[in-house]
Order: sequence, then C-alpha cells, then structure tokens
Amino acid sequence: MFNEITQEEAYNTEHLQRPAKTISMHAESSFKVACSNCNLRELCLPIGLSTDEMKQLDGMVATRKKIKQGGHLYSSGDAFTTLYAIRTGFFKTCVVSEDGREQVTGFQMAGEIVGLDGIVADKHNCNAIALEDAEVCVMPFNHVEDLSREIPVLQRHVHKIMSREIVRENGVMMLLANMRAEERLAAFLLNLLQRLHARGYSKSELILRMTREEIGSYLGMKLETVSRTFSKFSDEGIIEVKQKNVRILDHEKLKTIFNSSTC
Amino acid sequence: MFNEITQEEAYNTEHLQRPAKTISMHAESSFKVACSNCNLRELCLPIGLSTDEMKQLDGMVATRKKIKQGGHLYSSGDAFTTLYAIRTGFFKTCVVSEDGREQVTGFQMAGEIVGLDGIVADKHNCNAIALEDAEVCVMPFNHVEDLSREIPVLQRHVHKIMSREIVRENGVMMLLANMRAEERLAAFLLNLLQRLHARGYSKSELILRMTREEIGSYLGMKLETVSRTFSKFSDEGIIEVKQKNVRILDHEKLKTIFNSSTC
DNA sequence: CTTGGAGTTTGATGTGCGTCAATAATGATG
DNA sequence: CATCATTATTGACGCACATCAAACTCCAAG
Repeated sequence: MFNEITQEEAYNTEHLQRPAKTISMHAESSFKVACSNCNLRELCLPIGLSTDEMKQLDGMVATRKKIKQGGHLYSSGDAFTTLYAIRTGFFKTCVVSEDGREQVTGFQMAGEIVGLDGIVADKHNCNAIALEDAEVCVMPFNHVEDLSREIPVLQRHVHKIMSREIVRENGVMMLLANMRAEERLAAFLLNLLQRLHARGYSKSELILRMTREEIGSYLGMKLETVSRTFSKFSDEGIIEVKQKNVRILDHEKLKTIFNSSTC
Repeated sequence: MFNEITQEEAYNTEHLQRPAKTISMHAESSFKVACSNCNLRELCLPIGLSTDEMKQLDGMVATRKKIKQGGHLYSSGDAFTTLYAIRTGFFKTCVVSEDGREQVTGFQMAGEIVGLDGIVADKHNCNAIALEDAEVCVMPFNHVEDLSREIPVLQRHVHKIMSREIVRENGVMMLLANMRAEERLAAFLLNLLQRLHARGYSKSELILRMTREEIGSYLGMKLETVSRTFSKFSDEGIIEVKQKNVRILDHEKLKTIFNSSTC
C-alpha cells in the first residue's frame, strides 16, 4: 500500500541538518541578507574562500525576491541585468518558439543559478516560472563580474556553473535524440533524486513539483506517454506513484533501464 | 531562435570579404602568432579593445595546432587545460553514453570556441573531432582567466560565449523535443547557412563536411531519414543535393518549413 | 583500368509513441 | 457542501520514423 508522503516527511531525512522551514525562518529573522550566513552557501558558493573574500561576497546579493507559484521570475525578451540564486522553491525554465510551442529546458531547485541565458544578448531567452512559492537571491550581473575580477576562486566558480549547464544540456540532447520513453523517464527520476539527495532529501521518495505535461515537454514526449510510463514502472514494481508523490522501490532497476540499450 | 543571428555575429557580415582559403595562407606566412594580426579576430574577440588591451591579448594564444581529418582535438575524459579557437576546418563535438551510443552535440567552424565542456570537472566531457584538416589556436584556460581579470571587456566576452552555447543548446532541445524531421533539417541548413554567411560564404550553397549519419545524430534521426528528407526537399524544388554539395533554391520555403507547426 | 570500402539512396515493412477521446481524481472556490 | 477547472489515467487507433535490405555512387589503392 502506498502511504501518502506528506511534505514534512519527504523533506525531512536523517541527512538533513537544515530543513527548509529553518531556512525560511532565517530569511525572516534578523540576520542580514548575506551569503556568509546562508545555509545554502555550500551549494551556491565556491569552497576555499578566505574570511575576507567571504565578507566581500556578502555584497553580491543585492536583495531577495519572493515569487508566488506560477509567477515569472523573468520572461523571454526581458532585459538581462541579474542572475538569481534559488533559495527556496522549484522553478522551470522554458523557451517558446515563434509558432507558440513551449519547450521546458530545465527544472531548478535550491542552490541553483538561473538567468545565464540572458548574458549573450543582454536579454532573456526563456521564461523562468516558479512551480511553487519561492524565494531567490538577486545578484546583479555587473556585480558578479566585478567581484569575479577581485576573487579568482569566484571567477572560476562562475565559469564552472556555466560549464555545468552546458554539460547538462549535452546530456539532455543525448536523452532526447537517442533514448526511448522509459529510459528518459528513468533518467529524469534518477537526476531529480540525486539532486534532492545532495540537498538532504530522501533517495527513495520525492514529490514532483511539475505536471505530467511539463515533464513531457522536458523529455520530448506527450503527457499521456509520461503517465503510461509511470504506470508501467508502477506495474513492474519499480516505483509507487500517487499523483505527484513517487516512491522508489527498486533504485537499481531504474538505473538498469536508464543505461540499457534495450533496443 | 535557433537560426537567429546574434548581435555579436551580425556586425561581422559586411566586413568579411575574404574566403577561408586566404586565412590559411596567412597562417603559413611570416606573421607572428598573434590575435591582433588574425583575420578572425572579429569572430573570436570582443569589440572595443584598446590598442594596449589588444597587445595584452596577443599572449592569450600559446600555440597553434594542426589536426588531421578524423583526428581528435580532445577526447572525453582528457584533462582540461585549454580552450581552442578554430582557425580553419570544421569540427564535431560528441558525447558517448555508457552503452556506446554516440550523440553529436554540435558542429563548429572557424572563429568558434570549443572546450567549454571541460571547465566544470577539469576534464573533457566530449570528443572534439576534425571533419577536415584543421588548425586551432590553443588558449590555456588559466591564461584566459588571468587576462579576463585584467580586461573587463574580455571577461564579458568569455561570459557571452558560454551563454551563447547555453542558448544554442536550448534551441537544439526545442528542435529535438518538438520538431518533425523536415523542420529539423530545415533548421539545421538555415543555421549552417547563416553561420557560413557571417564568414563570407554564399547564402545559397554549402558543402556539408559531415556525413548523413552525423547530421542524423545531431538532429535525433536516422541517416536514412536524413537522406529521404534531403530527397524530399529536392523533389519539391527547395534545394539541389549532390552528395555533400547543397544548393538552396528557395530560401523562403525553407524558413517556412522551419517555423510552421505543420501538424 | 579494377577492386573494395565507405557513404548514400530508395523501397518494404514494423513499431513506439502521438492523437483523439472518455473517465477519474484532485484541488480550488463560493 | 456542491461545483468547476485542472490534472491524470487509460483505451483505441494511426502515423512518422525506425528498421531491414538492396543497390548505387564515389573515391582511393593497387
């Protein structure tokens, strides 16, 4: 039987020293908006910063900004001025073609940086939309660049973040061009699990913040196929699915599906 | 979108009367290896450099390197130390999955930068393979970073190059996830034409440096489908195809195919 | 010249996923 | 609580592209 996963349960595992609640309490508390105080600094910031450098960095975040579920952090065509570090909540980024087709290009969670698409043309190339109520750190890009020139380890960090995005998208291209529906969904789940695990969440259950249609868009398949594939995994005892709640029953089998050329 | 000329590239168009052959002759000549002498500097380098800054930049390229057709500029897993600017020739980059499936992630030509995938993990994530005899400028990444800290306009340029790659890959994701074979091939041809045109080549003919299989890998379709789609375009009087040579007869129709939701 | 291999084209057939449609589950709202 | 909109599930059917197969072109080596 599938017991419903409450948010609290899913968000609270033995690995999690800092549950999300605490983070948002800090945000409301008397602490200054400063990276050096931030619970997410291991995710956002480079390691090996000196105390002085950390102090310099505290100026990087100009303000914080709250976005309601469904709200746009930025939209395609908006002038680009800042990057955003996600503090809480879940986002999707998507491009829209001339004829109106939407393509989800990624899902982003706490500690990840969005807005990099805007640098090349000084305007954003996609929409960033909150999939749940969220809060971000606003980092004016000029400021990031100024600090990068002062702090080489930050400079390298910025380069790595951009390179990581390039490599991620290479992986998505492989996924879209070569893999079948089951492999895509397995890859998607494993990727989400791994990133959530790095944030202290369970390796065996997760709550999907996005709809089947959004998953489908990202994976290049129709929502019906996403649903069917979930059902298939469920029938095979690999996962338990109840709407947005997913429990992983056979992590190994999921991995096998992911990198088997079952053709 | 996918085939849009970026602001940065657009300004080059009028300046480039010289075909690639002239460039490689210069490479053999007595000119010192220096960006300030390079015919491709409008493609590789930021605009608005002072004479002093240009002089500083001349140190960026450590050496040049020739790669024979089929040779690897770098391979997946290789230690990352340098970026490469392509001087002459044509490259493909491709990732290989654990089970051996190859995915072409891009085709690169003169003036474009390869190697960005290596930054995040200090080792390369893909193979870069010459599709014809080629020459590249070797730019040690430490050096690029050092100079970026000195020259803000170079720093911004590096960021733009990486952002451009991210945006390009967003477009490819749209292509792979949403478009049908004809749209993909039309997009591919238009993109190649636009980039070649920015380098002084004809808008109405091109020579494909890659095989049908490589095109197919990039576009997420089988080589037979690539071939059939070429034949279809040919039957419809949109292009003329003779092996690797393609002549565009109806540029407008190609554009229509590209962004029509013919569904 | 001939030979062989790599690349390409084209046809016949199969299939994974899209499309269309009906129903169910869920959450939001008054 | 009832109502409605959104999201998800499931089935029946069709199609775009993959697969399999054969022949053709081109070019390099002998």
